[in-house]
Amino acid sequence: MAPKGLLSIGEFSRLTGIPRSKLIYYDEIGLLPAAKRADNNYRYYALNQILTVGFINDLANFGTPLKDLLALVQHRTPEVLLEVLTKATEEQKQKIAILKESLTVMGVMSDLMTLGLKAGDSSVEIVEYEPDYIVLGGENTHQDAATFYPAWLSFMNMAKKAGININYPVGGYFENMERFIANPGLPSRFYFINPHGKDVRSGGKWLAGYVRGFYGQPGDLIVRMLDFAKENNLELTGPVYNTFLFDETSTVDPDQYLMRASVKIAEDE
Amino acid sequence: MAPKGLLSIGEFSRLTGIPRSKLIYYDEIGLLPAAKRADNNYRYYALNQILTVGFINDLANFGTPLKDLLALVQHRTPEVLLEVLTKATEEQKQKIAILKESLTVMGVMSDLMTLGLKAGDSSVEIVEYEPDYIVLGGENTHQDAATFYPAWLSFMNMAKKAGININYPVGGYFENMERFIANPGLPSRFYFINPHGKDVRSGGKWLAGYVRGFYGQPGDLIVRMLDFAKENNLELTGPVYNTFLFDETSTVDPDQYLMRASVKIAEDE
DNA sequence: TTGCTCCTCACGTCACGTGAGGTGGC
DNA sequence: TTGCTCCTCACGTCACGTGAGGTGGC
Repeated sequence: MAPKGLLSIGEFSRLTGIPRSKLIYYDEIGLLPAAKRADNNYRYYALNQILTVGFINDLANFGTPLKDLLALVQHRTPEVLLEVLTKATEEQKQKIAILKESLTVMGVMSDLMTLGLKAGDSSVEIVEYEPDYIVLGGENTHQDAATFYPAWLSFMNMAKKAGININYPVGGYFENMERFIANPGLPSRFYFINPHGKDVRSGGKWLAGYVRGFYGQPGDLIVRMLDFAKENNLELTGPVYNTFLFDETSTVDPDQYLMRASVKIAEDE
Repeated sequence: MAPKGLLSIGEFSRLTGIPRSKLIYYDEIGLLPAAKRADNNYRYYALNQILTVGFINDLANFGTPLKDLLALVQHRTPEVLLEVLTKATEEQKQKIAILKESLTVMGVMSDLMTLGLKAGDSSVEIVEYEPDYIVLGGENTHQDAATFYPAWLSFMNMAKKAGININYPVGGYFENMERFIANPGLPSRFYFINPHGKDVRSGGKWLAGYVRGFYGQPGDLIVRMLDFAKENNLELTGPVYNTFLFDETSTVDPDQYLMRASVKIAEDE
């Protein structure tokens, strides 16, 4: 039987949701000694240790090393604890913001994959886009086809330098269809598909074409899009946005990457 | 010199913010093999690996075991990845909610300590309270002084069963001053100081008294409060809320815990 | 020649988790 | 006697981090 008002390690573990092994470890290193040891060495915990183990556990989850926490609890005063909690709270809010950014990136990836699963491999179609937020890079200074990678790299380095989150999917931008036709492997700009971006890919009617294959290999995509435009009497005004719906994140075989090219259609008035 | 379009491990590490040792480890276990190995065994990474290492890192931070991630990347398809990301996103939102609850608990603790640092040890004062949210427990069935701990424990167990977060600071409640005077060591109810609570400690004029010492040891607090009330011609209508501003979380010596008793003052009309 | 970056072991570490073998009260 | 909870080692493990000692191009 537990001494009056005390809890066995099992009871304390169930009440707090903290694993028994963790409590034993915290006891061993002196971080949270059991309130009492019985003659048979059974550990007993007091109710007021719930708050203590709670904030220890929280701070540990927030990344504070246990040896720092040990120093804290051994010399804790309201002043010191207040300072530690204030600092931890600030840091944790930062971390939550970063976690949310990660969730946003994953959301963008999911959206792209969902579009890819709905699209036919070699289809061409007319779609209504909502305005979409992006982060558009500057004009590429490298201008021959062989410099696709250096151009991309320079875009990434510029973005990094500017403090932009480079974890969002990257797409290729062309001012118009002529530019895309002339050099389909080298976009004139790159952009991040980032809902928090301040640039906009305008809404309205777009012609979207899909093609399987690695970067810079549009295959017969351009022919298909031009044929579709002619048959349907569409005027393609540009710009063109190339986005990979399937890429190395989701697809093992590079030949199975899936690109979507979207070109703006002139609207009748 | 790096091969065309590839990054050395140092460049890749700086660009992504992921430590070199982590990249080497991920390479070793096959989770993220370098895109190329040079003749001298130097690792080189491709730009499109930024997205991959990003989501691997994110999922790892979210708690996914690396062996699960290894299985994922080796058999990744858009369908599977979409499912994984959707599930991870849901779980992560739950975790963020829990983290935020922890931050709220810390905020409450900080508020209490701040009040404690401002208060004189043995002072009695009139204060204006804003309405405050709490989670008020049921009437204690244990009714003699010796059963303080069992009453508290039963409150905690009931709360746990009801799915209430038990990590918030606990206070003692008395219907009125007479009840507090008769048995200062045993509140008639307990409550959690929880801003998300649906119960309310009403606002208005309260008499607050402070005392150092362990649970259930009000010392001369009651005398001081009654004297102050008589001198200032105050009618104390109750209820009484006892809150520990300093407790074992912030104070090593139990004799230095700091309690605040607040009793509602009858308002003139 | 000096600096810088890269390499491969081997070992350390942080915070636990997991048995194995045994005790002790209803 | 059976179940249940507790104990103490000892060892394992997960995800890296940290040198030590050496290479290789400007």
